[in-house]
Amino acid sequence: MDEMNKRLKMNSREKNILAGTPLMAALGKPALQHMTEIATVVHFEARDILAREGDPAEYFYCVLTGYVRLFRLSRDGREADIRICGPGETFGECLLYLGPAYRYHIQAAETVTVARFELSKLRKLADEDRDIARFIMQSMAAHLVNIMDCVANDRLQTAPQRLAHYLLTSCPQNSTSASIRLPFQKSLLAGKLGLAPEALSRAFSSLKRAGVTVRGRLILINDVGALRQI
Amino acid sequence: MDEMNKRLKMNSREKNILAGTPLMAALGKPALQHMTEIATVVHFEARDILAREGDPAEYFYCVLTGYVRLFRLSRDGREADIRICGPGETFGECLLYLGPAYRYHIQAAETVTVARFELSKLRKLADEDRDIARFIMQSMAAHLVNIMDCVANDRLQTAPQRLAHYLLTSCPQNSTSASIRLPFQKSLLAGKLGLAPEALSRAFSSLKRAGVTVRGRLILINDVGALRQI
DNA sequence: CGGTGACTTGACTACTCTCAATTTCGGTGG
DNA sequence: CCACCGAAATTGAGAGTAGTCAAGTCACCG
Repeated sequence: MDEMNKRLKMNSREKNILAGTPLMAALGKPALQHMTEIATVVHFEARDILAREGDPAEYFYCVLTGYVRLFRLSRDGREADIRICGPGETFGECLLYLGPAYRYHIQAAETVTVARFELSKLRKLADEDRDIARFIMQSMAAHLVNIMDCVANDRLQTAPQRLAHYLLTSCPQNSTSASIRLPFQKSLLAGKLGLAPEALSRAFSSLKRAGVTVRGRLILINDVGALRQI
Repeated sequence: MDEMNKRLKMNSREKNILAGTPLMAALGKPALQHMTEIATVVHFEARDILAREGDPAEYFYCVLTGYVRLFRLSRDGREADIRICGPGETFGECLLYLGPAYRYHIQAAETVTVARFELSKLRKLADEDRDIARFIMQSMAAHLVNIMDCVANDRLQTAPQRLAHYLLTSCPQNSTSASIRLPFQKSLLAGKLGLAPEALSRAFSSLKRAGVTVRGRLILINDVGALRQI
């Protein structure tokens, strides 16, 4: 299926998205130039598989539009999401200096465009360009602390607490009330929080008493402070 | 309490331990030399706190002997282990290019000696020495895949499965039976697996039927293959 | 307006946590 | 060498949380 997607050099809109990602923004002009030179843009439809666990690791990715799921399969076919990557987020850094294979399945959660960088080329770039090496380090470090939070939250918090925590991180700071539009399907959010979709549903309804209203993807939060108490 | 522990330059035994860690072993002589020059050896007793979540991040660590716990506290005082670090393992890499504070509590699980590296000095070393930068990248990448496994396992596996998985990783490869000596207390293993001590106990007793015998810290595994089926 | 897929709700089950009571283990001192 | 102490580990009972399955409802899109 890979071959069926157009592979293109980046157009200017895509370059802008790439340059706008928080971590790449720290790159200087020349480093950014080098990165875009080895980038290829690829398009996928919902549910397309970008790679399987165990496949030889070829690419480092940056999501341009849409959301991508990294997940693991158990022997009995259940899925566990490890990370959900949105626009501007990268994954696959850890493969640069590590094992020869992907450690997880990669799937498009919806229509997505991604920028793709051959690991071998990127490895060479990182060796030559200190800025790029530093960029990779920073994004790995960021992923590391994120996923450490994830482990701690999984182990300490109940479903409503995890949801409340997610909603709070989506709120603008210092607001007493807020309205949020979920950027993806609820089933994807459920996976991100380590829950079955039904459990997410029940978590939402248990947050009603804390002044949280749900209408489709639109979430209304009356009292941000009350949410913090959960 | 920090000030009560002797701070010493490394002796040769400690240098050997440090040089023997899998990742540092990849360092060349000069790089290793630079690392030992900025290292300080510190000693802690069981339950000593090396740092608290939120403390300004000063050091990168390498455990020389004993085990160290990285954990998070919930508001109601429950603890969740994020990682258990044994001899030769490092932690704190992610703070090199990131936030100004520790993201977790650090505690000695028993009597430990650690080598400590000031982040600012190490940052400078990494900037100057490509080998050291690469060493840091590799260990971050290794931690990243480890903790991704941890998230997936937490979400996919039951307590007996997690325990079986741990025992299997402690077995020598390709053996049909094995005897393992746990390197630390069971309560620490419980935390590592994201379980309450009681749950670990029950997991052990549920593995009896798979031919696992427990005598103190000594674990006997009759049939490694049977354990894999769990 | 109809239909498909996403979401919600309910009933039930499985798993793990908590609390409390023993038992075992490991080390210390007599 | 043995007795004893305290910490660690085990076991039991009970409660809470989330997963599964099934049925029903809602939302979005043609």
